[in-house]
Amino acid sequence: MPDVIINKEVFYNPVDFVLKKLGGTWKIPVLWRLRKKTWRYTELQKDIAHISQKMLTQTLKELEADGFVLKKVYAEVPPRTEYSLTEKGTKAVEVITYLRNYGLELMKEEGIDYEAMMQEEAKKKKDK
Amino acid sequence: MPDVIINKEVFYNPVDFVLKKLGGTWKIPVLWRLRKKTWRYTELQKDIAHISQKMLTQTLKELEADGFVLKKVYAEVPPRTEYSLTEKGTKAVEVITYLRNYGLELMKEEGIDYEAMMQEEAKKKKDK
DNA sequence: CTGAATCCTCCCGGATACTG
DNA sequence: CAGTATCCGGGAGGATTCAG
Repeated sequence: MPDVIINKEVFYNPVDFVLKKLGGTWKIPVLWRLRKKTWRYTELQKDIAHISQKMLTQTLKELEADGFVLKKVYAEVPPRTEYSLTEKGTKAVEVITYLRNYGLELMKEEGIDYEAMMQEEAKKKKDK
Repeated sequence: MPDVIINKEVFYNPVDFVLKKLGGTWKIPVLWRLRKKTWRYTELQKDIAHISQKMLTQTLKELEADGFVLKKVYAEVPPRTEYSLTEKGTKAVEVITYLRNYGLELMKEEGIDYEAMMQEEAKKKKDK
């Protein structure tokens, strides 16, 4: 295992490389939402519970810089910004989907039925 | 996205769940080495560059507790301990392999030929 | 509405010393 | 040989305030 240093970042293996790009708490929730459609900044902020404004901005900026996400700014008042997946981002979502399925398996092994929990949550939301 | 709390750990999605199990700097390098054979503690320590004794112990302990790794202690003097993959661990390595291949792709896109770099390193080692 | 700029907290992982 | 125990720094991410 060598020391691989690129752009002043040290990483030890290809998986590490992926996790430096897609890891952290917020990249995945954002990419996951973008998988089907374009989202506005505020929509994302409302939909992703607990994300701070700082982390949403930072996450989107990094995803854009790494070529996973496309940012479109409309010169309107008030301003509108839309985010969508690039081709590279679409590929990343495939990987995330794979990882997600494995996650669901692992959770099931521990007796956690994630999808049932999600439905519960959705119902609560509706009741409000 | 609900707040899912299990064993006092909060996580936001199934991918997060996986990364809580396999994430961090050292779980993957360890599991990767165990994929083909059993390793002793000291062998792992020698082979994984930069890993501290603390992190190796901690990593192995967590992997064992999560059921990915089997620990076998031989009551000899000096003591001998061997680590191997469980069935669950073998499944995890499949996921890691998938992730690793994606990592290699990403690196190639950025003009990084990881496998060539590895061969360079191997040659250097031999020369010494 | 879509950010930028600061300050602060927590915890992962490193360094070092000790043990059965 | 295979660990424990302790102390410590840095960076990810939260809270708050300001701006175009």
